[in-house]
Amino acid sequence: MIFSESLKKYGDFQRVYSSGASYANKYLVMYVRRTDGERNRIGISVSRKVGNSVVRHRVTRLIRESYRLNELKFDRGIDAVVIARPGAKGRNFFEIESALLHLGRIHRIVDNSGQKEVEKENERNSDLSD
RNA sequence: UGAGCAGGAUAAAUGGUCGCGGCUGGCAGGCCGAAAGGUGCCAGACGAGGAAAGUCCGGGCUUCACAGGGCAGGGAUGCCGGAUAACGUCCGGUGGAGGCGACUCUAAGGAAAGUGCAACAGAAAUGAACCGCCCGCGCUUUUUGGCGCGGGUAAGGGUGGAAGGGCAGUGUAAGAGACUACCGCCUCCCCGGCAACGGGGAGGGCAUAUGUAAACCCCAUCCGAAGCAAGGCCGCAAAGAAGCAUAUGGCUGCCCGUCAGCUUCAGGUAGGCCGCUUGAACCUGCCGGCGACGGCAGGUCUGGAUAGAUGACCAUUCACGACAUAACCCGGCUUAUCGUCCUGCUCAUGUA
Repeated sequence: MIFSESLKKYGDFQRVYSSGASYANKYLVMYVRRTDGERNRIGISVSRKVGNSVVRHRVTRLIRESYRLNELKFDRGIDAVVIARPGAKGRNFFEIESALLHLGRIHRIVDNSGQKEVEKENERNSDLSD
């Protein structure tokens, strides 16, 4: 990923929990704490309540992939923790992806209109065609 | 063809586009760093399971403890022989139980060392007279009957999971291993087997006298503890020790001292590295063994993450995909599991 890495330290997680804002929907909970840096750090937490090891790995990968493919839509300078809720069990990629972007829009860290993305896409296509 | 028994294999496939992990090579020996090492880009091959699970046993490895021996206590195992590093595992046998059979199941030492427990029912549950049967005496009286007392009796009835060897006969007042045949049990002897045990013979009594030892217990054998968050190395910090210097600051104007200061040592926090994957390894062939397994030769390198990699999407096909993700490593056990395929065998039926 271009400007993102995973959140690793226990203390970093605690800092996001205590000082970050949180929103939730049916499948996910997201804590966000703004930093002054240029980089984003994303932590993913899936508890045993969600399912067994296979289910938890699957959910973790879907969340990570959802962020990776939509990285450019997010603002920079963010520490975020995404927590999977038991409802996330058995959901497919597109359901998890839309849940993640939904929470991003609530936090106002995602370009909400999608217009920019379309413009970027058009620019890219026009560049390729040239 | 149908029903069944035993063993084994496999665990959707192919292509495309993004992406992750360590490894190898390259980047006129990239970049950062004194070094250890870290890190960027490119290329390449590789990257979870049969149970990776439960963490129930057995080991390796690590640290701690420990002269040697005995007893007590605790735990585990429990027919015999073998395999193995070891095992509570596996293999081959023996006895018992089940099945027409292939075959399956079996914690299978000791209940004549002691203790405990055995509801209800039943006269009585461990050293048995309730009914009945038989004998004697007395009373009664139409009676070979009835009643009472004393005694004999475990054949019969009833209760129970179990009633003091079983069953048949002789015998007897009625009965009884009292005696006899067969079976059972116990002791001794012979034969076969390494053994468990099997076969045969002789003798003995049945007051040895039910079950339970996954009840205590007895006997035999074995057992130090904790675990990779083990443990080792490096090491910004804090507290610590020694030295240096009186050039600087504070106590204090000066000297000494002391706190700052500098150097070294020690220390070990944050963090990093090692342990960490070549191993009782796997594959093929030959040899030994009924087998578990062992030996020899050749070949292979096959995850090592650390907020934790092996994924996401698209397309096509099919039987439409179960259970379930390594966390130091091996050998087992147990449990979960959609299906598909293969091998050997048994029974029944049909055909020849």
